[in-house]
Amino acid sequence: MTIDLIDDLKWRGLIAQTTDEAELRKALAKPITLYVGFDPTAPSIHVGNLVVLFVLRRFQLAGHNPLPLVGGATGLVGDPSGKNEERTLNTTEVVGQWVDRIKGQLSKFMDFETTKNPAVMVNNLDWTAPMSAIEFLRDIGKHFSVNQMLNKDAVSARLEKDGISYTEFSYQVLQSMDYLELFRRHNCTLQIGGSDQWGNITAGLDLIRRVESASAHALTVPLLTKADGTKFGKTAGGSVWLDPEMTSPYAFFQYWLNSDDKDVINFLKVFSFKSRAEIETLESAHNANPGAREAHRELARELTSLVHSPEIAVRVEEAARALFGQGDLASLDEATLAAALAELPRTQVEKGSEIPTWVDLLAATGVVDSKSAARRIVKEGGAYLNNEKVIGEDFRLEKSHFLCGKYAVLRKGKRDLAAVELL
RNA sequence: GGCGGGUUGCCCGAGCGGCCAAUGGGAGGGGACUGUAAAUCCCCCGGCUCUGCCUUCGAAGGUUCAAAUCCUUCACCCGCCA
Repeated sequence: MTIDLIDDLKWRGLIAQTTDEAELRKALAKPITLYVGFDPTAPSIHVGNLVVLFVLRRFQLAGHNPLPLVGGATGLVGDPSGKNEERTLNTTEVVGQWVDRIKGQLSKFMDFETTKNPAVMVNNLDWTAPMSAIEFLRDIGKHFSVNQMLNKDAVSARLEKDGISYTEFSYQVLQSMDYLELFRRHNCTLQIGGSDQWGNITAGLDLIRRVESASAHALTVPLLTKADGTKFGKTAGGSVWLDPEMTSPYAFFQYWLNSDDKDVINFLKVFSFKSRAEIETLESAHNANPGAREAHRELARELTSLVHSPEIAVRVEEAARALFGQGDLASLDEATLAAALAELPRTQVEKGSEIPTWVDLLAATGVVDSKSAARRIVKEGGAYLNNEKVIGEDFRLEKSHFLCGKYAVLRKGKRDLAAVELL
């Protein structure tokens, strides 16, 4: 351990709050066990979750024992933190499926094989489900003061708005129980989470202190912000997910590549496992010539490799280069073209049948929401066929427009691409 | 439980019988300029078989030649009083 972990995290801007920092540093001198929880609120985790997940990985790389936790129980209840209204409950079957999928995703980022400090996957349903209501109220509930619970930000914010159900009000107790349980089972002495989790985490610390007369630690990661004030990890279409079915690797790569200049170095610090020196080299390259976007490319490559695979990352980048390159599409060979288009939304046309009109094709690929939108975009001069602007609404493709006799590339605006395949 | 106010397009928010697919802002989209960036400027922003037609203004009924606008019932929210 040549680099101090806490110093590195600070440099990356990854520490919002900690319990006694001096104590924490002292504790980290030896390998400790720590956990981070992820609630199944969707079938996949998204890039926002990556921030704290990667912090967990950084701890493992530094020799500590990570416990990725999937909230099979807490996901059934709903965390009020950061939400200004009550959530609708998902069924146990649905949450159960999500738990499995999220476990799979979390696994990709942890090392379970190493003999030194392997990660251990845990699910809070394992200790929460068997507990009876009486046990819960007597053994756990007795240690909580409602007065204090009401004072937590997540709860008081909701009391001032539309109120909060008993279900969500109880969330902090469940999460505290997790920390206590992991302390007992694994001697887990550090919990990490987003800064909105501070209240829940400290509630756990209090519980451990009361029940076990022991002290443990907390570390929270700041909410990631973007220079333009919009939410990180969201696009017009919704969140950027890790699941390739929900966000294609191509779109995933593009999300990072299109980062604001003002954000890109920050993103590297947060998401990249490159060293400080490497990131600083990229930073000076970026400042010297931002148009080259070397930092953006490295960011997109590294994350796509990590989340999908190095092979996919290469493929997706090549696709982007082919489709955005000024080189004309007609000169591409069929294999390159097919590979590039594989990443895009597409529609198919039977060889014998009549080729639909330009407007119909645009709508069919889904680059626009409706035919009206397609007409609008054509009228505004934002529709392109094989990188050439097309004006008439009634325009029809002909056989000769299909590159290699098979593919046509549709584009809306600068970067929204789709393919038409002739079958 | 009583009285009063509200529920409008992705979000906020005008409209209060015909001139309303519905003012304005934000978000979003296209163009220009660039670097598949930001900022800026211009334009667009319910759908369709598109000089017209269809579906929208919490839900369901009703009045009227005509309703987002009036009436009735229901649901939810917000105040004040119990």
